Amino acid sequence: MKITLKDGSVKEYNEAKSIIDIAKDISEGLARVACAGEVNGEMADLRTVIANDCELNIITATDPKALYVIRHTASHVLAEAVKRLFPNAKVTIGPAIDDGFYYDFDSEPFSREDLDKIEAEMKKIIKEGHEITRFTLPRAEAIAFMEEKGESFKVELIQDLPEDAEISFYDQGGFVDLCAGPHLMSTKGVKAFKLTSSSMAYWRGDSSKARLQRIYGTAYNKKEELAEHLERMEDAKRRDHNRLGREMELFTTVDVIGQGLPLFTPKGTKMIMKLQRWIEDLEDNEWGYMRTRTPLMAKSDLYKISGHWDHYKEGMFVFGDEEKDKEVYALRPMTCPFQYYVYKNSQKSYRDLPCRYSETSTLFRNEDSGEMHGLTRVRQFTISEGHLIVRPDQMVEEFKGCLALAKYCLETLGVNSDVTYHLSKWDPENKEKYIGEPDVWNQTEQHIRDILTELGIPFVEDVGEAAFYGPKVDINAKNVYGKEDTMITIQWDALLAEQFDMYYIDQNGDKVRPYIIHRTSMGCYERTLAWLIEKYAGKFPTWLCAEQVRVLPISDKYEEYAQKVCRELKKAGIDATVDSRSEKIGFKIREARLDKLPYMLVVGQQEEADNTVSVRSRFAGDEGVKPIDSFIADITEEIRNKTIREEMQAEENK
RNA sequence: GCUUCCAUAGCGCAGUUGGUAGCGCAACUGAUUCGUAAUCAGUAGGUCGAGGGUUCGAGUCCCUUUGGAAGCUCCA
Repeated sequence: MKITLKDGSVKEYNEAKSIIDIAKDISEGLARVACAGEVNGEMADLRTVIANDCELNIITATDPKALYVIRHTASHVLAEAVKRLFPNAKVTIGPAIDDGFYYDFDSEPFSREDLDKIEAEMKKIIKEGHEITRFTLPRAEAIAFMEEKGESFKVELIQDLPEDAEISFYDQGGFVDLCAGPHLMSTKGVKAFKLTSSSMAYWRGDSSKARLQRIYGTAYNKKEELAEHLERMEDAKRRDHNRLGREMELFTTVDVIGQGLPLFTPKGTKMIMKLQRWIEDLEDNEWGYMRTRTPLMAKSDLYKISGHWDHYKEGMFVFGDEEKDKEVYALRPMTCPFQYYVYKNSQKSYRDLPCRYSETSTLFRNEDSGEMHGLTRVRQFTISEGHLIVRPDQMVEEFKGCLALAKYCLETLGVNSDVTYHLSKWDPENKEKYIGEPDVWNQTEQHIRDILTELGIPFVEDVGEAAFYGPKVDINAKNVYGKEDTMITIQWDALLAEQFDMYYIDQNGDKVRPYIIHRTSMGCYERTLAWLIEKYAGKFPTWLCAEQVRVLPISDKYEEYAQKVCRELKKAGIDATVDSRSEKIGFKIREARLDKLPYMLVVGQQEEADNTVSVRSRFAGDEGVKPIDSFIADITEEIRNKTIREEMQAEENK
């Protein structure tokens, strides 16, 4: 057989050979650093025996793909350590994940001290340097083997595999675990790891099943890489909006007001208002939207028509008791039906469509108490909501427009490169969660697929993520810890117009059902602000800053001039203040820097005499002396264009 | 909702085996009037998240409860 290696060279063998033996044949050194193989592009265990011609890439420890194998092996070492220290714990599953690995155990909860002990035991196991070997058993024998060991979760896993499957196990010095692999050749290969946390997880992610204890860890090829990773996590903590946003006094929460109900301070409010005014003007003046203003609550009847009462009642704040009260009201969890009735207010001609309605809409959702997080998961939020009532023939064009608007908003905020686009589809296996016919679902999904492809937007498809009335495009972003949240959603709805008996009159004088697009341009303001805090670590583009300029008089003598400068800035629509405390200039600059202000204007004798300001910015440090008018012209331009200036390096946290 | 961890002055923290409540920064007052990241001195501030229990005595031990963090599930 012929083995084609990565560099194009070809090795020929007369008999089948394992990847590790091929590596040894190439060089002993290569065999020592080999972690896995890639056979015709597929990850494979080093022990995999190759019998046919193929392309083989031997993955060494420095290859990023090797991390997956190192971490997977680390999770087995973790399992062995736990079994040694807690013999009653049962093992379940332990995969490698994006930035580490975890292993779920059926056990008593682990404390941090437990984790430290487990970590020490793992180091011991690694030092012992057990060779890792692989063997397989027929299904029935595999079940018996795991039953004998009392590993009931493993038994369940094997039972789900096909009857004729050969079940693979890995043995590291006597500790045997059911596993598909791949793994390193020895526990010695795990050189740098750390257990980071423990938490609860459900068996197979199902809250009705057993509660397991999950231990998270991370592993790298080198100690330095691990240290870098831990440093990145520290940096993430510093950027965390829930911490930084409170520290910068953008928002706060109060126990007696309630969970998931943040209060915005004047500073945070100013930022949100800047976003809101931008979006409203943009939609109304440039994208043809009409603004609506509709009630924050309605009778339950409304939600019964929309289907939300059946599909979403648990998530709503409802007043009154359906049994006792004549009328039950609920705070709105969405804006859809309200805007439909705006549409229905008058009879529409095909010439009136599309009707693009938009509203800065406050919504209420009764999240479970454990779901709340900072500004990203709250019980009351305000969204740049909108519904487009369109003719079926306009649907594709309008859907494209919504995507283009969302993309424009993301680009303006400088975050478009940080998002992923998802086509969220229904789940044909779970029909009762959705309304409408399978054909309609498949067709609309194909339309959206075509639109995304045509716009050249890369996307992934997610089954079972659709709204109950239609498929959608979700635009997701990761937070500092790598967890994804939906920022923007654009939904295709060919069904709800029927429920609300919405129609327009076509050219022939007939009533026709319109289609509806549910969409947001910039998502909800709370979540967007959270995202911006983390993206910019609090150092926002000038146009978004609540305080854009601070005038710093050298001493009390120049306060009057400072006030005059400040008045002129404010007259030009710039958010400016004066720091008139009797402090040294160095101290004032320090504080302005810690407040992450974009511009500081130092004024003293010289500036007052010349009617100038001495400009110091977050972006370039000392920018020199400028006439007041020219500074105002420059910053006005920067604000108008929503320029994102590059930050100055270093000088942090002195 | 579930599991673990956490809660001490505005913020960040210390507080030994149970024995008088502490530090840094911020705040306030006074002095200082200063040229690009911290001027000096002084003052005030706490039912130790809340409720109950054990004890001669609880910030510390036990129970209940509220809030926060991470994770699971769910979602914008």
